[in-house]
Amino acid sequence: MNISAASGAAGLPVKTVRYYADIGLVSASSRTASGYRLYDDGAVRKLVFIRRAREFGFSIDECRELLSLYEDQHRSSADVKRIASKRLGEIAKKQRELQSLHDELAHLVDACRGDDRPDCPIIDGLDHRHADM
Amino acid sequence: MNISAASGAAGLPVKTVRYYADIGLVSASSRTASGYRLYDDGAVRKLVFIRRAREFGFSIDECRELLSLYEDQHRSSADVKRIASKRLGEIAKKQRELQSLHDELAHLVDACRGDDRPDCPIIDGLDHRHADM
DNA sequence: TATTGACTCTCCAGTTACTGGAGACGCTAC
DNA sequence: GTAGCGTCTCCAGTAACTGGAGAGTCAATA
Repeated sequence: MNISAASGAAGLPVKTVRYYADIGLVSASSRTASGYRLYDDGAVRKLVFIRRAREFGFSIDECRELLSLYEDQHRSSADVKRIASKRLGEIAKKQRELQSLHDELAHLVDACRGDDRPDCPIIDGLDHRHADM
Repeated sequence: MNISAASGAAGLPVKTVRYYADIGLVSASSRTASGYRLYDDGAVRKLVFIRRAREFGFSIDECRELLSLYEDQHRSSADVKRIASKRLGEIAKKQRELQSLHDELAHLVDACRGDDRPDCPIIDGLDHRHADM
C-alpha cells in the first residue's frame, strides 16, 4: 500500500501521513527500492487511531501516549481513562467558556439595530467603558 | 506611559503589546529619545479594545477590521453587526461540535472500568473497528 | 560616583499541527 | 519516448504569540 492508498484508507491527507512519519508518530512499515513509503494494515490502523484521537482533540503528544498504550498489550485501562478524563474536563471547560462568550456576544448583537447609523452597542461593548464586565 | 504601564492598564503581556506594535495593529503613540515606546490613553484604549475582541474569539485580522470601524466615526453598525453575527455563528457551530465530542468521549469514559485490566472501551472506541461511527 | 537591579530595546528561534511549493525522481500508459 | 501523474526531500509559511540572548537605559542606593 503506497502513501496515497494509506492516506485514503486512513482518511488523512498524504502530507499529514508523511508528517506523522517525520515526527516518528507512525512510520511506514517499509520502503520500496526507490524510496516510496509502504504501509501495511497495522500501520494504517495506527493512522486511523491517530485520526480519531485527533478528532477527539487529543494533542499529538497525547496521541503518542495513547498509541503506546494502544500498542501495549499490558496497558491498564486506568491509564487510558485518566488521559481521557482529563480531556473530558478540558472539553467541558472550553464549553463553558464558549457559552459565556456566546451569551455576551449574542446580547450585544441583539442590542444592535444593524442600520446605517454609527451608534453601535457591539463596538461599545468591546470598548473600555465595559472592560471590567 | 511606558510599555509596562500600558500593558498593565490594558491587561496584556508586554510581549504582546510589542507584538501588536510590530504587526501594525496598535502602535505606540510616540517614543522617548532612547527609543522606549510611549502609550497615551487613546493607544491604551485600543489595546483594551483588542484584548476584549480577542477574548471574544475575533482573529487578529478581524480585530484589524473592527478597529478600523471603531476608529471610523462614520461606520455603520450594520458592518459591525455583520462581523459579529458571523462570529456568533462560528461560536455556535464550535459549541455543537464540542458537545458531540463531549458526549462521545463521556460515553466511552463511562463504559471504562478504569482498573488494571487491559480491556478498554476508550481504546476500542478510538480504534478502526468503530472508525465509521 | 559607581554600581546594582529592573526595565526596555531588537532580533532570532520555538511553539502546534500541519500545509504549500520547488525541484528532482519514479511509474505507467499510450 | 514522452506525457502525466505520484512520490521523494527540503524549505517556508501559517496564527498568535512566547522565550531568550545580548545590549542599552533608568532610578535608587552605597
